[in-house]
Amino acid sequence: MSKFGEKIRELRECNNLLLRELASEIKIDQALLSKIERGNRIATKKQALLIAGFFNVNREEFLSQWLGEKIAYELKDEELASEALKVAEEELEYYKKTKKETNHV
Amino acid sequence: MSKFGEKIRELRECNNLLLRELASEIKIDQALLSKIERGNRIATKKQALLIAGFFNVNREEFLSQWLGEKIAYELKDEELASEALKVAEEELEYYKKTKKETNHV
DNA sequence: CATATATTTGACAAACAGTGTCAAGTCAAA
DNA sequence: TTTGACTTGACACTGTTTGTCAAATATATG
Repeated sequence: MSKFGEKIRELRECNNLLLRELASEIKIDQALLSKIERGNRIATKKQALLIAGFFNVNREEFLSQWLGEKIAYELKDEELASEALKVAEEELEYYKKTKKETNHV
Repeated sequence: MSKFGEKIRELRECNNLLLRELASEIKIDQALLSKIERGNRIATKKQALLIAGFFNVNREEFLSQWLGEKIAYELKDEELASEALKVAEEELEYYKKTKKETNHV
């Protein structure tokens, strides 16, 4: 898995960069970048932002993919993952509404 | 928010139990249970199972709600939460498939 | 094949986030 | 104003995540 890691690798290779080169650009260890590309580690938000910035890609889209990956990674061994995602969606929806109401008072 | 916490409180009150009583049944501090019911803390999986067991409710459903709440809690301050959930869903779906293929080889 | 270059992996200390606990706080009913 | 139920904040403890290094593996090149 790890669409996010694949995406980084793709960006990196299309720009003819070595792991070491991209790693040094964004100031992380190349071993860590390797793990991120392969989906063995999840990037921090900061790192995701640095990468998006460096390649100049759409920031929101990239961050959504990063965050989505992070959640998927967390759920990868859970049998009830997809049910849980539905619950989470509802709950966030519900929360958004009540928050809006609260703000308007 | 916290549908999960509300659910526990509902179960507890319908069974005429005080916080302190339920807390002692499942062997946690009542302060902690209070926080869980109010959505200020996320129960551990173990605690969720103990509660489900104690009230004898559907285990899978209850765990899904627990896990969903956990994710929602994690995403509560993220602007891109709902996009991320979609990404996560896709990714898990994709992962499930490739895993299945792999197992069949 | 031998060497050089690129990437991957495992292990570990350091940093960080989550958990349980206690004592003090609020609130409502009597 | 006392009592009982619940809530909150602070803190030490625990466990997880993160970054880093060295060694291992793969890939390419003379």
